[in-house]
Amino acid sequence: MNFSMRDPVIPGTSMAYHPFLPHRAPDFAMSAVLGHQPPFFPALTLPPNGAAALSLPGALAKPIMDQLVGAAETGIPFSSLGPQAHLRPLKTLEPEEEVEDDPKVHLEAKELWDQFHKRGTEMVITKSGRRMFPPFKVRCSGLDKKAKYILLMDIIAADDCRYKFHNSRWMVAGKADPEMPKRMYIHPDSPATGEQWMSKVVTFHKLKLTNNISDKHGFTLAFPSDHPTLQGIYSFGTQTILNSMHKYQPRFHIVRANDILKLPYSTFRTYLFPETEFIAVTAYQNDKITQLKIDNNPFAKGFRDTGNGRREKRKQLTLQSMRLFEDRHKKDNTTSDESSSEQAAFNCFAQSSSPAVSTVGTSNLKDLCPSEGESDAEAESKEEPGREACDAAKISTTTSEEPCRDKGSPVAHAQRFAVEPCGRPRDSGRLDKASPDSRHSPATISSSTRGLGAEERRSPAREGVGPAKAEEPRALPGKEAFAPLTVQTDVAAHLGQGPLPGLGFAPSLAGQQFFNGHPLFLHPSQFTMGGAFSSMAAAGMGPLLATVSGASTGVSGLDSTAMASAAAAAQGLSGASAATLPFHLQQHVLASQGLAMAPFGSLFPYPYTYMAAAAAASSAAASSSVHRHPFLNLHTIRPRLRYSPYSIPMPVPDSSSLLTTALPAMAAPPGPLDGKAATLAASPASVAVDSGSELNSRSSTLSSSSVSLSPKLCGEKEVATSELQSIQRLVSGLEAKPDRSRSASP
DNA sequence: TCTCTCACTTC
DNA sequence: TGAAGTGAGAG
Repeated sequence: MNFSMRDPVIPGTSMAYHPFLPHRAPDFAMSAVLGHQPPFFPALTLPPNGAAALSLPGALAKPIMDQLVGAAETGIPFSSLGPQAHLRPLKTLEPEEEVEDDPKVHLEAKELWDQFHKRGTEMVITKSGRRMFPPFKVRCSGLDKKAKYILLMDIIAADDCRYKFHNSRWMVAGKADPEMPKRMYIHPDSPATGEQWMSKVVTFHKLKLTNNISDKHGFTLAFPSDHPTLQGIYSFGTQTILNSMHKYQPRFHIVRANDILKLPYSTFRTYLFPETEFIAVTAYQNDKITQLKIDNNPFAKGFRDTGNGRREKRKQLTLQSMRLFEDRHKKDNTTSDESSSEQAAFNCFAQSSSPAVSTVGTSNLKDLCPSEGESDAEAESKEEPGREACDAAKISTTTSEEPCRDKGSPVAHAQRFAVEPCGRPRDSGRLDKASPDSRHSPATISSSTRGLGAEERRSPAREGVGPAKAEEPRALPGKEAFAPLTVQTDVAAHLGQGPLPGLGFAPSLAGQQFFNGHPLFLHPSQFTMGGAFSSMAAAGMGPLLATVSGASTGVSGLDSTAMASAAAAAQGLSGASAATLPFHLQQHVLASQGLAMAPFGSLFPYPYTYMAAAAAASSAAASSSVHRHPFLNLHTIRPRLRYSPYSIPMPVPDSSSLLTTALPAMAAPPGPLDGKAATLAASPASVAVDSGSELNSRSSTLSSSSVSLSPKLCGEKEVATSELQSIQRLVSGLEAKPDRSRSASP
């Protein structure tokens, strides 16, 4: 492995990298100023307009390009740099004096979400991607007006179950399918100041849901395995890949950072809104959800009952006929349509929200889905008040759930972890998916870059769902009040520990997860420079490798080589030998061995195939719960000190040592971080891991026979159905124009 | 279950 | 005006 200088740096262009690591390359910056060649930077060949060489997904283009422009921190507009531009010294990283912030997040259109949630929200996923409806909108407060924040959203599996819609209700239909590649959606306005964020409703309506695994995606960012909020590889794009018939929970993240590429090092404050949980479907299952969507989504106006269009008239007639039909044939039915079938359809959701309302504040995801053997009677009689009472009972008595309800629900773990720092005794079977009043406040998990000291002091958990608040849940001043759970895990502290904290992982962690284990540091020279973006990233970011993948061009070579290098580094192989491996073999090397591709915040170009392989390897290597549930790590979080001093598996020339050149700031971290680092060792890393006690089956609170009024589901009503069909045909026949005949089946 | 096309809508 | 977002319905 050759770490020595290979090529001269093109003045100007190299400096353009600095926005990515202003805190890491002061030495380099100074050497550049002094006319010294940065010892390891490879040649950078950028087109006259380097930025133009980049192709990024729409939502990412702006923030990324902003980063590339990089004027904010360096004062060097990237786009204005000519090939002969003079280098200017960078500011070394000065730990910013942060104004304390205490972000609070309010879910917009909560009432609408509640309506959907009550019925079991379904979100259609299509190949081309569908938006969420209701749209995910939040309002933020408590931010530092001057500080910059990046707001993100992702969608995680709510549990390990696959669902089916049977007898007008959602039921567990088995184990979940393999997890899809993780996606993260960065709000296109990111980064923006707290003031800007607080001045408006932050909407994520452009996020799309898809089941198309070959969907193009933007760049990828690898988070360290011990990152409290995100682990593994995340693709950043506008589309989130989901599995149909699986339940998901959107998450909202606030990250105080002015650079997207600092995400892996930054504090994540994560907010969960139980009412936004949904099941992904390729076609609507529950008619009530369909109707809710039609009634509320402007784009579906054409399907509304009220209207003057042909469709509306016909539908009105049809519905009228159906109502008459139902009245006639079902008046003997003792089951209430609204109260039974609807409840049955959403009960697996409702249970998740009910606890949120509960003053006890111990909801759990485990209780989200009903087991198949639930009592019909219970569900039949289950109305809102009853449900609450039932939940309350569960809160105090239930510690288990159906087997499928894994103990590692990400949300659940997050919740539990969130509670932990507050000293609240852990109830292994109780997952605080929601705060005591999560209907008004999200569950919040902050993975902070700071120690527990100051952060924890101001932790919303203390204010909200912590033990104290849990005891006085109604202290919240109404809907606008928040009682977020907060977990602060100090990532920055990693940087402040040891010669090269954050660059290695404790051996004990090796193999635990895809990104665990193997200390790995990728020298930029290990990479074959592809596009401008990747070049810059590799050259300037040390272990951070950035590129555009998916739709981008000209980076395939980088993909391959980068991964080979990563594999080589992780295995102690020479980069050259690894790089000679065919791409698919390189993938295999990485995936099959579950190697830690990127040690700490690496930005990689991952072709989907690789990601899939990685995911598969991860799934296989790690327990499913660990893999599927990012928050699980919260329970197995290791003391920050586990970051071992980085060790490169090959000789590193002094003059080009990354330790002294690439990461001087890390080698000699700012003082303030050091102090905090120490506190991390005693951070909630000690949180106990879940026990499996929650896996016990619980008594059903749902009805299995909540009589469905849907004729198509009632075999014994064939005659009646025929009659209805006749009516509908008749109605259809009224149409002068032979519009596409609708199915006669209701 | 899923995908595609269609008619309709918003922006 | 046209791109893009809707659910319905056929296959």
